[in-house]
Amino acid sequence: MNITSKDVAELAGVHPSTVSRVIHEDPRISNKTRGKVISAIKKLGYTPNAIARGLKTKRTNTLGMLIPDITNPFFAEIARGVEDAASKNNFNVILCNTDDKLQKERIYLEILRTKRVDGLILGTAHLQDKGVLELEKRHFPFVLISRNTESLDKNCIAIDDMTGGIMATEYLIKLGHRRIAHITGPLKTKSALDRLKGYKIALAESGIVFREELVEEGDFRIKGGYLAMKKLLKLNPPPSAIFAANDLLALGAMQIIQKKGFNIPDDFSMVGFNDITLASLVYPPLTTIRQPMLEMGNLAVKILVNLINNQEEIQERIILSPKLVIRKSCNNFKERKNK
Amino acid sequence: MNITSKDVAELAGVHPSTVSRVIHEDPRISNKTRGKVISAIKKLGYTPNAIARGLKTKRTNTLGMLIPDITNPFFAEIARGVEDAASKNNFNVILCNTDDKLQKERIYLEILRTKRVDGLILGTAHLQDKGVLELEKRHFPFVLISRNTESLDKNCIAIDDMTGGIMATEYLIKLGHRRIAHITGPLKTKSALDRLKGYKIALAESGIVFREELVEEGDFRIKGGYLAMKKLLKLNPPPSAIFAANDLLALGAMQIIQKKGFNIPDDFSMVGFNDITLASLVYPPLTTIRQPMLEMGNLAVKILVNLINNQEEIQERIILSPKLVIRKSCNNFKERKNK
DNA sequence: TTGTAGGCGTTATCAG
DNA sequence: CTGATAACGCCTACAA
Repeated sequence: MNITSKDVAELAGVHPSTVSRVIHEDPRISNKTRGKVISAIKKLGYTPNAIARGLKTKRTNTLGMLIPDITNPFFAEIARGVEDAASKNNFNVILCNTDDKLQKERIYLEILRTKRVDGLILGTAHLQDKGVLELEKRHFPFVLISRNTESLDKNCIAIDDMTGGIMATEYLIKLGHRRIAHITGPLKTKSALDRLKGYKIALAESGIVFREELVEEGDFRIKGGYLAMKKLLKLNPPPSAIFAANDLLALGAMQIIQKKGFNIPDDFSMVGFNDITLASLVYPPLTTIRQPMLEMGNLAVKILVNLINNQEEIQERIILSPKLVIRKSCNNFKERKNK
Repeated sequence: MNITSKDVAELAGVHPSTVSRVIHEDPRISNKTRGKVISAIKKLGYTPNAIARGLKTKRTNTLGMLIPDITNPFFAEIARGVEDAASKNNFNVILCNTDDKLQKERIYLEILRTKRVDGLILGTAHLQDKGVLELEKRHFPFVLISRNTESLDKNCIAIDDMTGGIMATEYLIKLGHRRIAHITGPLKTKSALDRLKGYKIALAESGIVFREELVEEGDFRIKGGYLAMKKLLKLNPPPSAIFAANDLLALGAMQIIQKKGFNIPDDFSMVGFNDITLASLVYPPLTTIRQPMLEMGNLAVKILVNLINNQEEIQERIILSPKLVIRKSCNNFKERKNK
């Protein structure tokens, strides 16, 4: 049987409500009773029951976090940022891997609602889903992270994907590349769309005509980068540089490039996006567009906690700036010799 | 205001306990009332309150998971395995990053106890701590993952670290290496100690004398591998091969080796441990000892759920077998030319 | 400064 | 097959 505040009260010779007051550091309690209660608590090894408390206070101090996959270093870093900030604010985080599957998202959302989490961090795909839209209707506190959409543009924290796309492409153009390919993310996501938009804008600004054949849709994963690059390698002539919509795609692309015996950056220049830890560790270290993942996680929680505490809706929309991190995966354009 | 079973009952013209029965699919309920209740639930958008339920049933269907750092791919994969299995068994997982800090572990343990999680997955360091020992005394369900210790050897799931250490070292010996260095993990962890033991055994079995100078303690992180290798490079002669106690250490070591202009595997052969996804993506792809992380997470939850459901203590201790994954980071030993 | 009482939303048990 | 009742453990007016 578990020890309750009643047991403590009995041992201390006071009323349970007094125990509650001691725990909540009610200043009115006399030092004498406080002492009695505290020693009783220690003697019994009493731990307050947050469930009972939550029933009364309607607060669980728990957040739900929906992300596609914690195994993806991008989301792992965000998750770390989220958990750190949550912890500092006295919240715990329930981890949910959705694999971007609508079905999973719905189920988790339902469970988390049942468990009465105080708020939600959403880094998952199907934001248009009625499940999410309903959250909004109910004024349930939630923050979108790195998955802002046109329709749901409040309480979101994201990076300026378009500018990031421009930066990556411009950098390659400055190195003299003209035949620049782009491996996109899934085009149902806004990030992927915006990075593609940036790519097009940068080309246009330099008077380079956009070519459909140089764009391949990927999946934000290594496999997709590999497959996309495989197709790009068959073009005649192939591109001299590639802007991949995230680092994993870039890694996949690099894999097949190296497997086919080509050299990076001599034969192909490569730019990624995100700057996951991995990016600096592969060979050659990957030039990429940096998103501050940890910080994004932190900020998301900050906004969310605010939302939870102050009922009024402060609709924040934070767009962070991307940064170009130059490493070793790009070179100046050189005319390709016949191989 | 939130909708309760009482509201549903009212609309359906039944008693709240009937609503509860419908939700729990009590077979005795008539189709007619079931229909009424279900439509009332839908009309009101009722979601049962798991907090209230938990108060009554003393079950939260929530697990706590303590790991050092979700940003570490090794633990990210374990976490994924844990969450998947938990989800399948109707449990949610609260993520806790401890950074292997005693203080953090204690705080989390305390909070999770307060929140009345049904069980705990512990992948964190200070298992000897009184907080953990108390769990045992209270017969609180928990499973140790990848952090078994001498004293706490029950309900743990781990890999055979010693055999892994032997395999790694033997492989290098078979390639002709004799001057083999070992970068260990933190020697307060059993894994690190066991891998070191394996290293020594393999050397002894081949009649190679163990040399203190060839062993450097690391921290299971990239930085530590880098620093340890830096020292090893100063030896005269330096080792021709390195067995690193985990992949991150190996990556750190590879970094400085390549930075100094040496080649892997020509100048140094390298074996890691774990086989994180990264291992196959770096250059050169890392030969390593594979632990089945996802599977370990799955198994841990399986044991834990069992422990939670069947009060009797079935003290399982699962030791999985490591596998050598050969990639491109090792070569046959060659006499080193003067550089 | 402390005790009393009622209720948070469920569910288990007993009736009927 | 369904209703009534009490209880889970805590918190918070209100009373004293």
